[in-house]
Amino acid sequence: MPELPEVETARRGLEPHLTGRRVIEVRLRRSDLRWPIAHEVRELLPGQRIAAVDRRAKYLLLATAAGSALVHLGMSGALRFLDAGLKPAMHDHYDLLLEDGRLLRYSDPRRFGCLLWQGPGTLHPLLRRLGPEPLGPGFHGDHLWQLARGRTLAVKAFLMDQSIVVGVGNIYAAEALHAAGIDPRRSAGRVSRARYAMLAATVRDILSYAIERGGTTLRDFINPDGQPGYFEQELNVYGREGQPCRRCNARIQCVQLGGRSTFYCPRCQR
DNA sequence: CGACACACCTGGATGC
DNA sequence: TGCATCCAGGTGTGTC
Repeated sequence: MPELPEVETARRGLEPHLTGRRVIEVRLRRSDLRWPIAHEVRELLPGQRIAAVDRRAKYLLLATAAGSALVHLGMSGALRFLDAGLKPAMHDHYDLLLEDGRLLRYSDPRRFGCLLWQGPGTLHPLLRRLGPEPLGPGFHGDHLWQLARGRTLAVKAFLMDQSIVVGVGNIYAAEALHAAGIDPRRSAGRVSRARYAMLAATVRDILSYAIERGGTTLRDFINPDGQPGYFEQELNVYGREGQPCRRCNARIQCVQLGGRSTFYCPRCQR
């Protein structure tokens, strides 16, 4: 469910409440998320002070002296701050109790998320093959263009490959390609260097703006303070099949690409 | 290595 | 109202 703007929104919501706070207890109700919850979370996290709340790609990292808890929200995961003592509901899989009497509660109906552990000075295997952050200095048009040489897969699938660039999921890939005027079905290797420069810029701009707006709430995304995001009001193609393109008035189309619904404008995306 | 299908899981919307 | 079907923001794994 969450792409980079939603995870970053979650991070910003967590940061002021978690930084410098001690975790006094970890309560696990069910451990069978995408992978079993790492035993270190139960064994090492209690008693630790959270030094920082970081994000890498779509992972949140709660950093402590003993290591970092690594949280992925999957498709339907959400973290919320609640008063300790509030009864958990069916899909509330774990709580971190904090020294200030509140708790951080993780809810995830589909259980595609995970809670893993990264030892001090190590890099978790899941973080090893990730591409650059789209809002960082290592991401630019020539990076995309270089990696796309000879690739035949659709440029949209290429853009969603987390080893190319992280954080771009199904919504923002469609939006960025529309803003750049690129047909999502075009082979990655057949997009020009100049158009990759445009695409890198639209990815950066759209992700930044979506973060400003608090992310996109389609169904159930909420930030840790319980607020929804407002970017869905700005979507130009995602979920708009049959509606007029805001730029050229042609009807937005939907096709399947790499197994994902892909929205685009057949007139202004080439 | 690259491309692709499939898997994981639940709930909500839709259609009959 | 009930039930079947399809779809959903992610991503690792297996196969060719």
